[in-house]
Amino acid sequence: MKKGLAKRGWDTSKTEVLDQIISIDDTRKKMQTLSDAELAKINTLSTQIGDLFKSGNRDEAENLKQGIADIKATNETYLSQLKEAEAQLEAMLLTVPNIPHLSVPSGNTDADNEVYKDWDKTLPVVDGKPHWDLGTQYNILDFELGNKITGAGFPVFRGKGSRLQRALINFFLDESTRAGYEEIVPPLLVNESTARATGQLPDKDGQMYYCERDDLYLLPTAEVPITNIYRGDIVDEADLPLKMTGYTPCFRREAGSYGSDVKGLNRVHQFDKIEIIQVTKPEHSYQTLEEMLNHVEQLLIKLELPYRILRLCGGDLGYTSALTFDFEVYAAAQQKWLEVSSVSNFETFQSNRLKLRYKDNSGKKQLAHTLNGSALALARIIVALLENHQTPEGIIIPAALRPYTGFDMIN
RNA sequence: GGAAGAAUGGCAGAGCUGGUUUAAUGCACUAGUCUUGAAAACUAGCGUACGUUUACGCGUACCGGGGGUUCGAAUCCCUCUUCUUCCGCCA
Repeated sequence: MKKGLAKRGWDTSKTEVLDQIISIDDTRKKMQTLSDAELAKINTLSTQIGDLFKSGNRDEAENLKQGIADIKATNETYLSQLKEAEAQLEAMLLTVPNIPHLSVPSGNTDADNEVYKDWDKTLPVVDGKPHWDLGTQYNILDFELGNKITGAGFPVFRGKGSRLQRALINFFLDESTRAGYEEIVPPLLVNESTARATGQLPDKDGQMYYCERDDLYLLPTAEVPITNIYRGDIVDEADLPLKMTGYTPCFRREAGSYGSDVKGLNRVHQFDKIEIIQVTKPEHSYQTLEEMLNHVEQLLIKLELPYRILRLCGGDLGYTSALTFDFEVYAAAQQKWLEVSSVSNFETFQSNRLKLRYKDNSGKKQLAHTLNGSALALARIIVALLENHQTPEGIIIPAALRPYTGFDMIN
């Protein structure tokens, strides 16, 4: 564990917490045993008192009652220590991120990410406009209007831009369904338990929009409600893998972002995303990860966009993930790579919080593995479609998308 | 938003005037007997978590969540959540 966490930049001063956790857990166990023994005494005595009352032996019953007060007092001290240990344990465990997979490279920033699969053709050279200019030119995208209605980072799509968005949603959902995923329409607001189970809380507390009056969070990703469908469940081994997909808007505060990263559609507070989610047996999860990578890759090929796949280094890896591959798409006018998908294996990190288990053939209960990936995130796909497929006559829609848009060019 | 009622094991459903309930019973499920095979019948088993034990097992907690009263709570009290019915509002 310590070696794995070192990839996230955890030095010995931080991994010390693991030893503390083990020691506090020992205390917890001890207090549990002691408290159980006291409670057992009370149970035995209570039964005796009941019998004595029935046989009319009131005095002796009153005698026994005296002793119970002492037992209770003793139990109280055990119980308070038990509760304290449990509280400390929970607080400490929440500070420990997932242990990176063996293949995760060391490193602190995105510069240390490994290019897992590079774009093997030459990158397109476009002597054209960035998407924010194209959006205005064809009247499909309006940032000013979004500022007026809501604020920065909430763009308005209109006309063919709006239609393109709807086309992409339907295209991605159809592709997921064809690959065997069950389509889900989840709630867009979730409660605290749900956000905690998939690991957004406490890690991403400041990044989610929060409705104080009702104590609910706006989704940062469909992963949250959809993975939580099976929270607390024990599923049959025969039902695995569970495959689900869903389209939702995603809301992210993106506190602390600035500069060219947030220009145009590059980083917005509300965007649409189609997510694919799987629950698998532990021994199959890395094979499943490959399968999901392949699914996402096929989408980008069908959209005729230049892409590359990165294996995230320890420092860039999400808090909850054991292994993550990012897909980046090339925005030709900005000459920038933009992340459009993140495909991760969480192993048991989420299922442990979810209490999502399966019963194997011998009847034993085991934690399942959970995985998810974007297939795909819309806003940046639109960036790439506009910038890469622009011509002097207009923006060409890829063939795979035309049945969904109903037009083959934006002009 | 207002009023009344309800929440029990995979499902149905007793218990709810506090102490042989270690939660009855039925269905479903699993194994066995019987049968050429199946069905039926019969027999047995059948929840979760934590702790403990080499192991068989044992202890504790859990009857929507949390708290309280009591020697003892599924049962009494408080509170929250959800559901049902009625009223109000409304796509």
